[in-house]
This record gives sequence, structure tokens and C-alpha cells, in this order.
Amino acid sequence: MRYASTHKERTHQRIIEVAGRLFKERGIDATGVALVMSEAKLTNGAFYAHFASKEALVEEVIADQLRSQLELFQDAPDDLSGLEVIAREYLSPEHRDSCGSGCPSAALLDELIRRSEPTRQAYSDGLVRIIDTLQEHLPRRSPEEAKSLVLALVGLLVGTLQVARAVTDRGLSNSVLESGLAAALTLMKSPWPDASESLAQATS
Amino acid sequence: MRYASTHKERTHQRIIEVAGRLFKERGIDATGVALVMSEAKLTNGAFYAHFASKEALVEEVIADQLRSQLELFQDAPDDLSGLEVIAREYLSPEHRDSCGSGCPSAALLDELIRRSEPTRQAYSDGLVRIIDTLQEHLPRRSPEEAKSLVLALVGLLVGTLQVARAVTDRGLSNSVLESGLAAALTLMKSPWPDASESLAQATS
DNA sequence: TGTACATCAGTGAACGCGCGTTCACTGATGTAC
DNA sequence: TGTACATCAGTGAACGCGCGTTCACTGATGTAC
Repeated sequence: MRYASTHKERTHQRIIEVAGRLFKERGIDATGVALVMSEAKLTNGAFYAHFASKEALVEEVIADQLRSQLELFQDAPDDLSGLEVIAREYLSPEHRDSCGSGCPSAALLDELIRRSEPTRQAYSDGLVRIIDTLQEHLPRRSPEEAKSLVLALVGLLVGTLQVARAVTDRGLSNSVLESGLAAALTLMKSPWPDASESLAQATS
Repeated sequence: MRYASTHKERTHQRIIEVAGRLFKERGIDATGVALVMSEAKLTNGAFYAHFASKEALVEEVIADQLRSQLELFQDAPDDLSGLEVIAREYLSPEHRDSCGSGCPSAALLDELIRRSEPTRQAYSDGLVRIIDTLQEHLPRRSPEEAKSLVLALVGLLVGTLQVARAVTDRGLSNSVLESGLAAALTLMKSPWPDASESLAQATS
């Protein structure tokens, strides 16, 4: 072998990680293959020795990003306090201010909705795994309750972070994060209603 | 006048509305000026008689979209039941399945974060107006509580809709919508905690 | 041990294409006299 | 009333540019004999 047997594999992984950061910082469409390769200290041409197309890269990046996010969540304690730690870190100003190293869902969600079937499937599979993992933090609830709560929390965290990033007023942005966190903590300790119940019925 | 005095103005507005739909369906970067103009039954060249650049169109589209969204919310009753109606319609399968005619935040949020300063400002201004309007649905709460709750609800609705759109499994997608709605209703009737309070403290 | 050849990750110039943008022009209709 | 000109929303071909992709090549190192 002219290179170490792991050489190409490591280059491949480096491209995926660099692309992940650039996609999250700049958007997928706005990040060219040439830029990804130059940031990975390579030239254009080498790209197609690693990936069949840009979309194939996108698909691998998404799978890789969701795997990383899953591992991050798995580091937290396996109970309700772990879920609180996750929410606090997720809705922190630091996470808001670092798209490139942050959650792929918050950075790419509505771009992903419009991409190829395999890419969307890669995202969806990764998200299902994350949901399953988060559910394990709620052993005191029934599986149905736990799953429903986790789904709502995922939506809340992702949406709140995005809104906090979009708003131009820094003070308002901080309020968005704090409000989202307060809501997350409220949900974690609330009894879980049936969604078919209306507010009027529930409060009367 | 060779045309009715309102002719150009109406064409201008038609371009903005067509572009709004296309941007939300396909993404901003992925929607070319030529496509927008042909869908508006015009040719390329007329574009620059109406807008200084594509980004100027984006800015006007965003302002227009948030104005429409605000009007939609203003149609609901001015109390807590109105907020429930809004949440139910927002998290409906119909809204999930119609990006083009739906909420601009859900369709474009993370693309907006990366656009020009004036475009982001247009979005931010529109969102602030929406938040102020939604707050009026909560006369029973203190202004601080009402604002915090509304901010969290906005994050929850936007994030939940995006996740429901991204997930490839239809059953899971429906569960996401139902869970998000259940969470929204729970938040509307819960007492509002201080975000600095931790879950451990609150539950012990 | 020395030489010819095979391997293959990476190089870098080139390709066609669609993008945002420009511009000379059209043609319908109003105004001047 | 008739004719020459002005107005201006819209036309459609063309521009340079950067994109994703292709391909003939390089050069370091392994293998054959």
C-alpha cells in the first residue's frame, strides 16, 4: 500500500465533518463542492473518488451529524435530570451562537425537507434514534406519555433555537431562549393531556 | 397613461405573492428569478423594473409573508380560546401538507438566518408584531408571563411543524403534530415558572 | 540488489449549465399642436 | 381631426460567473522477477 490502509477512510471522514460544519454555517445549497474540498485541504477533483455526487455527500453528512447529536445526548444522565441538562445546554446562548458546531436539526431542518428521498430518510432514521434515546430519560411515565412528551420537547427545542437565532434584537433573543427553557421544564413536570381534549374542556 | 395607474403596482404585488409561494415550496436559493417571473406570466427582463436585485425581492417577500401571517392570527378571537384555535390550525395535517401557502417561519426560518441584514430585520420586525398580537390573547396573565408564554409557543409551533414535515413516516408525523398540540395546550393552562428555577428544585 | 511495472489517492484544468443581471428594443397608448 | 412624438411596462437575447462534474495526468510507493 502506498498509503496507510486507513488513509482514504480518514480523508473521507474529514470531508464529511468539514462539510457538516459548512452546511450548518452557510446552508447546503450555498456551500459548493470546491469550498468543502479546499477547507478539507484537498482539490476539487478528489471529491468524486469519495462520493458519487454532492447529494451523496449530503446524505452521509446528515447521517453523521445525527449520530453525533445522538452521542451528545447519550452523555447526559439517564433520568429526568439528564433531560433538564440537555434542554439547558441546547437552549444556551453558546449553542445559539455556534451554528457550525451545533445541532443539525436547528441549522438545516427546512432545507432538508426539500432534499432527495435518501437524504430525508437518513435524517428521519437519525431522529427516530434520538427520540428513542430521549424517551429513556422518562422511566416514570408510560411509554405513550414519554414518547409524546419527547416529540413535543424536540419540536420546542429546535423551534426555539431557530427563533432565537433569527431575531435581530439580542435581548429578545435571550428572552426566547429563557422562555423556551421555562416551557420545556414545565412540560417535563406536567401531567400529559390527551391532544383531543380541548382547553375549554380541560379548564372548565 | 398607457396602463391603469395601479397596473404596475398590481404586477409588483403579484410577483411578491408568486415568489412567496415558490420560496416556501422550493427554498429561496433554489428558486431562480426566471422561474418566479414565468410563474407570474412575465419574462426575465421585467424583474429589474420592479426590484433592484433578487435580495430586494426576498426582503419584500418576507415582509409581505409576515404581514399575511399576522392578519391570519388577527382573525382568531381575542382571548385564550383564540390562541387554541390558532394552535390547532397551525399544527393540523393540512398546514403540514401545504408549505407553499403556509407559515413563512416554518418554511424558511433557517434559510433566513443566513441572509442579508435588511432581510433578517424585515423578518424580525414582522415576528415582533406577531408576538405582540398573540400576547393580547392572554389578558389574564401579567405582561411578562404573557410574553414569555407566547415566545415559547411560537418556538413550539414552528419547530413542531418543521419536524412533522421532515419525518418520512406518516404515522410518526401525525404523532408529532398531536404531541405538539398537547404541549401547547398544557403550556397555555400551566402556571409560568421562572426559567432560572431548576426542575429538581421545582419538583422536590 | 536493481529495474520495470502496477497501484491509486490526489491534482488541476476543463466541460456544460443555470444563475443573477443588463440592455437595446417593442408596441400600446397618451399628449402636443 | 390628424400627425408626430413621448412614455413606459414588458420582451427576449446576451453577459460573466460559479456551480457540479469529468478526465487525463502526477507522483509516491508497493510488487515482480
